[in-house]
Amino acid sequence: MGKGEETKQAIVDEALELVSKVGLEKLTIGALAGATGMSKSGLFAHFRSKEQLQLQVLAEARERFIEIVIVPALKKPRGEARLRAIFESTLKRWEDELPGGCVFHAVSAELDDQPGPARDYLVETQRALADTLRRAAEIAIEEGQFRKDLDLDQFVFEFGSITAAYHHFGRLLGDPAAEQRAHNMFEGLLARSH
Amino acid sequence: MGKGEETKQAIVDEALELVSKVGLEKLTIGALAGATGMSKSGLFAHFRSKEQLQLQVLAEARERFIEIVIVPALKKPRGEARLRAIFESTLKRWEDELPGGCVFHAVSAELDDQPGPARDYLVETQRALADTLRRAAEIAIEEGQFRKDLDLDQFVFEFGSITAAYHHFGRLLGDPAAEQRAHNMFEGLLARSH
DNA sequence: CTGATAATAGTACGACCGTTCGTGCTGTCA
DNA sequence: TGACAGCACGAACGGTCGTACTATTATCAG
Repeated sequence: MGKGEETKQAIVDEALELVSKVGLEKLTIGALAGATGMSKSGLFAHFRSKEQLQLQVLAEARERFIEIVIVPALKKPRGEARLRAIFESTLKRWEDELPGGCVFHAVSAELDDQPGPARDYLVETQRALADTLRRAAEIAIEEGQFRKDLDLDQFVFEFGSITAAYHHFGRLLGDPAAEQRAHNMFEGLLARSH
Repeated sequence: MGKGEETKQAIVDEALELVSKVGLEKLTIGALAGATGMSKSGLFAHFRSKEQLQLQVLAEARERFIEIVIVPALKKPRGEARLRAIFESTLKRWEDELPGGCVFHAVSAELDDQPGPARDYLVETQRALADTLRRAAEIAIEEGQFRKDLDLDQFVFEFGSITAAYHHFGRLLGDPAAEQRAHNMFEGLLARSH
């Protein structure tokens, strides 16, 4: 990796941290330059547009999520154990990876009514995650752990609702019991899927 | 209502619509002036600061939520019927009230890591809503509709998770089945509370 | 070591930000 | 009629935004 790529990676890392704290809109070239100790123009040259920078940040977040949550889960046994691994590491490792918590939840509200490449990329990422969950649940059916008539899409919806609520209650309202609540809810979801 | 109050109300109405679409950060004095056909300075004079404008918008949202969701529900019988009324009108009436959907979900992500009066007010509003839900569920226990050992805080958490997921899946991912999923989930929550 | 090239800095730009100020309407009341 | 308050206006402020150009410095193959 040449010097340029190295610097670019460092910028994106810093940017991701900023985004998780202040959101995509307030990720500013000037602020990012200050945080990295670079000049605005020197930093800007790596991306050529703010939109490109935003996309790179989202791509980095996606990569990290796969690395932190998905890859370790794939080493677990197929089915329920894998689902449980995804859930647990999403809550514990992924939400703590960045200072502002799950970056996808942080940006999804500000992109949901603002068409463009950034929104498209986020939606595609979320859909891919939903597919992964769906497939994992399907496997759990094949393995005989989940009942055969389980509604897979409903399962994915309810799974997603838990992490959304965890982010909302834990981060905005500061409820220290949010993690326990989310855990309870997930166990209930699993029990109903048997 | 004097001319001033009338104009101010019209501005706040317009601002609320803007916020639900673009978020609190992008609610700009200039854009709002354009949308209302006023000059920046004339509009600004009504609030004296942007922070005040934001607070007025949040207050308006809170008032409308009470008017649209809470007040009608209070006319329903105590307990489960009331909870059902709150849920149904939150989904159908409240989410459709503004073009960008539930304004609380729209702004909570951008305020959760940004201390200040706006965040404080939002948190207080959400806590008040949570208390209302908690109380309604408590009544359902007293009425013998819910089981006596129901965990009230867990109930509120799960209730909130449904609307959060509805907003997320329906608005960002554009899932047309989100309403049905949310409905299913709510019925499940009620069934488990009996 | 040198010359090409990549990486960064410097400077400037037009647009828009929140905010202030002075001014001119318009209607009320003495 | 004259004084006055309420309301809205245009102009302008200092700042920051994203972005474009140009100059300087660092890197690295030959």
